[in-house]
Amino acid sequence: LGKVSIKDIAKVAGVSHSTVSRALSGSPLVREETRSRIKQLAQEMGYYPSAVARSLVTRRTLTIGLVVTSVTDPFWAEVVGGIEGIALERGYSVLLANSNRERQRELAVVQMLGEKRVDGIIVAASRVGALYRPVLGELGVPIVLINRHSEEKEPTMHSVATDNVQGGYLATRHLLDLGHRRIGYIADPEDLSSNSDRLRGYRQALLEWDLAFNLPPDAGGSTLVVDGNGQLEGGWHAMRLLLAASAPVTGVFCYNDLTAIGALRAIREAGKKVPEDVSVIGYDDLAMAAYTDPPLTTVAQAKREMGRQAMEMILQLIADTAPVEDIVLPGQLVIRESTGPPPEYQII
Amino acid sequence: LGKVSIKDIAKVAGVSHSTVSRALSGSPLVREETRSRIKQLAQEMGYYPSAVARSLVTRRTLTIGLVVTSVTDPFWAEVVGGIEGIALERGYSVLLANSNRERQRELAVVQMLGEKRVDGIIVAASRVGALYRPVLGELGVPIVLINRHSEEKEPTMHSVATDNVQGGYLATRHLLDLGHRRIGYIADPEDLSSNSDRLRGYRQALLEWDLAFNLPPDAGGSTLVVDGNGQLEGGWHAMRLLLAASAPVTGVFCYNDLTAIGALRAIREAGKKVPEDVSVIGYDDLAMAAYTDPPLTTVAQAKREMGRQAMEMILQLIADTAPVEDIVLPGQLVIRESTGPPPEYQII
DNA sequence: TTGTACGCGTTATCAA
DNA sequence: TTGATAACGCGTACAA
Repeated sequence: LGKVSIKDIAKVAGVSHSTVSRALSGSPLVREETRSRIKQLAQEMGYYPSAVARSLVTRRTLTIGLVVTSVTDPFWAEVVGGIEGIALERGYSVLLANSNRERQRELAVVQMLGEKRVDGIIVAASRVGALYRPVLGELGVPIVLINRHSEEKEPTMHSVATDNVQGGYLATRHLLDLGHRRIGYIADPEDLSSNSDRLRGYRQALLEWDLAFNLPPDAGGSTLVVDGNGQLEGGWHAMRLLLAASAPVTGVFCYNDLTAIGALRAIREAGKKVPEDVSVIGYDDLAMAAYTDPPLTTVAQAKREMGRQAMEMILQLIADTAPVEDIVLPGQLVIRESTGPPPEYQII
Repeated sequence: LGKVSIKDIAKVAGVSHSTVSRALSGSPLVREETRSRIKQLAQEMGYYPSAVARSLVTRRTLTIGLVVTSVTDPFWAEVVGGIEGIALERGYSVLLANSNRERQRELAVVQMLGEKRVDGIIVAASRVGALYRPVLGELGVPIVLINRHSEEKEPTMHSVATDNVQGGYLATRHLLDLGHRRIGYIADPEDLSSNSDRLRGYRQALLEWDLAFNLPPDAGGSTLVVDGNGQLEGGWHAMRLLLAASAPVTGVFCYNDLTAIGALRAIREAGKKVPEDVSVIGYDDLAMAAYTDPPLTTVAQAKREMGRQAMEMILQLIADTAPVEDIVLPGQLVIRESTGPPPEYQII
């Protein structure tokens, strides 16, 4: 591996190494005959050009850094798939950098990406540490955030996202339209922006109907918004709390599908039925959502598409020919069977 | 970014660039005072060492290539998580390479990893193309295969796997012990080795009980082994076929949990109950397995652990101090509620 | 303890 | 159409 360089080829071919370089990179400044002879030779000698040497002089690595909090989350896995697809297609490689939600690691990760001289960075992470952001900015490479607004507008930061406010509104509105009036929300406190946006959409919908949310118990209400963790267990646990309330909800909007699936289990274990006793709606439209019992109503996000767009955007940013606009994709309500009218509306 | 090099620092500090190099890499051959002065300066000037320049001379990139067919599969996502964890911990980066099951891409991917001069390659893919393997070998870097035996023993190829034969046996044996005699297997034809190993374990268990499998219809039997695709839809579709048989199975062993979850849906849609009418057992023990209805009995694989071990193994191989042994982890039966005695054994 | 000089494998800029 | 020669940013023998 890498034991043979263009100089070696040059020696054998009886030409200078620059001629070899030109021949191999398809420059028109080589006689056709020498070109083919050299290419042939390169083949035989098992030559692999060294991207690292090339990068040193071209100052481009054709590599982008991909920061993700967890590939394990099916939502992000799908996004990563989209990114990777376009990357390979365009001759780019993807350097994976898992920050694992640990502050300490975030710095190490940015440091690493900087040293590796990536041409751009995509941050596919629900949470972008506060101290993290300035460091990212100083790297001076284009950055695309997925599903996060870059609140403070920095020149190198751009974003691809779905409209989480609209999505949250859509979900809640769906439950309201079915007749629900006590609607809960299971949040993901880990996730700053997409969670708060969905929550905002939820509130917005409730306000349209003059409904209160999250009244403190001493004000006669009970808690409607409960924290999960964006994963199965969190949804399960939060739903148990919701079910234990004195006046339980009839409908629940969950931060994401994993949370919703956790909630489904809690409801099942409490001996209640979905959607007869309580309606559940998720977010993401994972493949799994069509396979739960009952199939999950949810707000679909174009996961792969977001990944693709983010990668295309990074390439645009790197090319730096035209200004690029942030992208906001709409969410879409997918009605399956986990939502229905509340008990009091049902014909008995 | 990268606008400042050690030469720049050297100029400002009034020393040679080699002194700067030494100071920054913590060589003892520098006076304490100059070292700290240089470090200070580097900090202020926003210096980031260039990994690409360094790699050119050290001939190591501290990067490993990770070939995966689909990050989207939760099983592999988990494995990747394990790999990434150890990698970061040991100062290594991971270059992602999705072959997407397309033969054409596999070559492009290997080519890319070669040019990027990765120090090693981990193949976390169910299918390793035949023509793929020799190319990988020629790269001359250590290679670790996950969940695949390297049939033809090549010097640079090693593997970390679970014992799929044992796992398949465990699953089938569990159903047999419960009293099942007509047991189906939903396969994954995409996946050569792990699928055929699990199938072998299945057959082995059946043979112990003198049971036939997959009798051709004209021989009086019906099909017990049906192809899925390792994903939800495949399991669903295959289960429908199984249910439509004249003498349907009472128990099904599925290639993996996704397949099993697909099967659960098909059974539910057919108006049958799990496990009263038919028992279902999966493979992998995904987080999701505890959240299905009913919770899924399955054969657990130490997913993250496999990833970690593979990464450790690659590091050992790179260090090349001691010979390394292939690793085979045992599968473990996790009994939940999707398996029970067959209908004829049940108290009515 | 520090500096000089060279090499890592390419691309790029001149001349020839 | 080709060949010297100089970068690119860093590590490291060797000399001082």
